[in-house]
Amino acid sequence: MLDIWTLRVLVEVADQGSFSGAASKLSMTQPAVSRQIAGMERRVGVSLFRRVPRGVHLTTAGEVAVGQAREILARMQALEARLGSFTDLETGHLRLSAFPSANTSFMPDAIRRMNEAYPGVTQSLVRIEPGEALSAIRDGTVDLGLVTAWELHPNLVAAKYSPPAWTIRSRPSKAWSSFRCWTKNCWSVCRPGIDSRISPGSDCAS
Amino acid sequence: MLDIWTLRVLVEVADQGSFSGAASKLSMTQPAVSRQIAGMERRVGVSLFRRVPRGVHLTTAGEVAVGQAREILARMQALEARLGSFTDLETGHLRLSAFPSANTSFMPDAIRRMNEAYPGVTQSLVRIEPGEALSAIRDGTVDLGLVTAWELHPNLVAAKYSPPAWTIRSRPSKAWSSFRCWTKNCWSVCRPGIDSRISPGSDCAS
DNA sequence: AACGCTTACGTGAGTCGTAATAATC
DNA sequence: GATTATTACGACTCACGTAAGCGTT
Repeated sequence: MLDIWTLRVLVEVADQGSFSGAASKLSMTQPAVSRQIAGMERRVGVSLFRRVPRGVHLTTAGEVAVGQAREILARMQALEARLGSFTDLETGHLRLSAFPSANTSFMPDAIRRMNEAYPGVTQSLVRIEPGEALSAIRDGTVDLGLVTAWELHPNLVAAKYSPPAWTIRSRPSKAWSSFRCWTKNCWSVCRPGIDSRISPGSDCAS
Repeated sequence: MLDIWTLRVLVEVADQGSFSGAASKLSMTQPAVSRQIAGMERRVGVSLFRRVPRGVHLTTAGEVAVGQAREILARMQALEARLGSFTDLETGHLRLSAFPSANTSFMPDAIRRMNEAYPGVTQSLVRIEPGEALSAIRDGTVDLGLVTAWELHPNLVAAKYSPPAWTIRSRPSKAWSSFRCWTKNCWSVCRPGIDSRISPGSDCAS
């Protein structure tokens, strides 16, 4: 059985036309993409890309694979969205945390928008020591936190310099289910079940 | 992004109605299945199964998930089959190996059927030391080998006692792309690209 | 020299199996 | 007591990032 993440890498390489471009988009390194594609080609026994001087080109088998991969990825996203709709935000309490400067900039507006969207949900702003936000989410101390890009992943700091910079990395770790870009340096990380119901405001780059 | 293997476990649990039953079918242990489902429930934030005394029952969210998972799995299988058709067995050479008793029982008939199906492909029977078959396939020394169940995976020995015993385990390791049951104790393991083009004869249980 | 893909190697995350525990019939 | 799900723990596999190598423009 092939892997979903492998398909994600496959279509990104096809879209970008090069391994390095796809790596940048996916917040990975070139060698990682190279290995992913090489591994998939070895498993299916067919060459999917023809390596050309300026990047890669799809082979006939690659065209077929990319087409089917797009459908599978779309269905997987639909499944996740459908399951996400089962978690009700009708009532309950949400524990938020943010780093100091975000507490005075993004947080007030985000809380205001949340109150409008989900009137039944109360929030509390939890104070978290710097560098402890991710572990607090993993441990269940808070439900959603705003963290700096470097705190989320060192690689994002490097990735942000090459446009398009603030794409959502599609392969979250087991510890958090999803994260989302507010600005180049400010990302939101959610506990499973919350996901992307709290979106950045219009004043954030997207 | 959810994992394909997780979906495979999900539908198997739904079909069997219990974690232990699914574990047996998938050649896994009970705790492994339990962790897989628990992890998926944590990621999507919804409970997929209701634990009842005699096993588990699907929740409403679980019903939706299983339905979509079936479609995704079917499309993934279709993709692999489609890509497999690109590897031509029109010409070439196939290096086979088997353990001693299989050399005199299954192999002669299998080679005869291969000659009929793929007249352009020549074969050679490679002598492999006992216990070296899997590593030989991984290293590329041979293309297809018949191995004993215990050699393939210790767990299969335990699994074979509970019918239906000889189902194809759907989660091959990175080293080999697929394997297939000929009898309870005899399995074929293929190098990537060959896959299941060489099928067991009618004299084998299936 | 610059750009892009590949390979080698050490490291960290994730999953498995075994064993022990709890709960239900 | 038998069956089933969960938790703890050690071991192993896999994928990543860093660094070095190779070919093309």
